[in-house]
Amino acid sequence: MPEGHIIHRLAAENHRAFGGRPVRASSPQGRFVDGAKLIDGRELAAAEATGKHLFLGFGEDAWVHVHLGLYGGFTFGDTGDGPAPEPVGLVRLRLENDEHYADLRGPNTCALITDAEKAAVAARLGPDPLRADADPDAAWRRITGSRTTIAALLMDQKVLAGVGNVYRAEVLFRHGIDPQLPGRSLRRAEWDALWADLVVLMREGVGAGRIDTVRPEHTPEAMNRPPRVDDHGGEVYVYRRAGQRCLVCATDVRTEEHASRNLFWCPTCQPPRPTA
DNA sequence: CCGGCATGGCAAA
DNA sequence: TTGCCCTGCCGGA
Repeated sequence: MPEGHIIHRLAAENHRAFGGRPVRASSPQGRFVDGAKLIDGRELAAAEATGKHLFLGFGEDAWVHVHLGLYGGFTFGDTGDGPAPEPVGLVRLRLENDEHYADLRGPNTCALITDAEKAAVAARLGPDPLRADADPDAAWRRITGSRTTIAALLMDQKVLAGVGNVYRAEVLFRHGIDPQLPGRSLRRAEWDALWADLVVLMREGVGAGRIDTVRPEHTPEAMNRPPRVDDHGGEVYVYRRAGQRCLVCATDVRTEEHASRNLFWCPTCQPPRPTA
């Protein structure tokens, strides 16, 4: 479910629900019993996101490091009217106070770590467009000169943190860039524009809780077409629209597996160009 | 009921 | 590059 915008949103949501007061922690599924026991009754002191990594701080050099992977997710609910409901399915971690509860299921990572380990995780990540301290030049240095495709580079969390398959496809479409273009053929001005756009798009995604990338002039209302309903919930140009018409030029959107992920693009709006 | 699929990432070869 | 992990959902038998 999650690209970086969701993780940042979850940091805020956890902080809102549990910040600054003691929280009960448990692992109904039984796979995080020791960690839950250790933080049980402690106060949630901080909730931070870097890229797709979520860190819940419980003081005393103790962080819960969460990475949702492909299918992980949080469910929030209220306990104001009574006890939290019995966990449904496999709940790795439940957090709970007298007002709220949150269930974490299916994470790739859910582990108790130290300050130093948290810093090490952040250190292996590229700049996150959602963080004020991000340095886009660090990403540019890895892109320029690279023979790897720009599509693969955008998904590489060491290059750029928080961008996933949807933002990757959409930002390349919005800038008319062929996904197969090698990083070394990307122009500096193109990178600057891509980064600036990611900052805007992802920030909007945090607020909306979904990914919308379609410009006003191409929206369903403006184009006289039905709005698109899909798992990720937003209006997009190419992501998972293979075989459908491009919203701008009506060419069939193409898809291809690229580094074991599905890539989507419009061959007309994102034409190949000579690569030096 | 089962198989396939998904907005991810790791280790191993 | 491949295989594997994590879970829920949906479509076809």
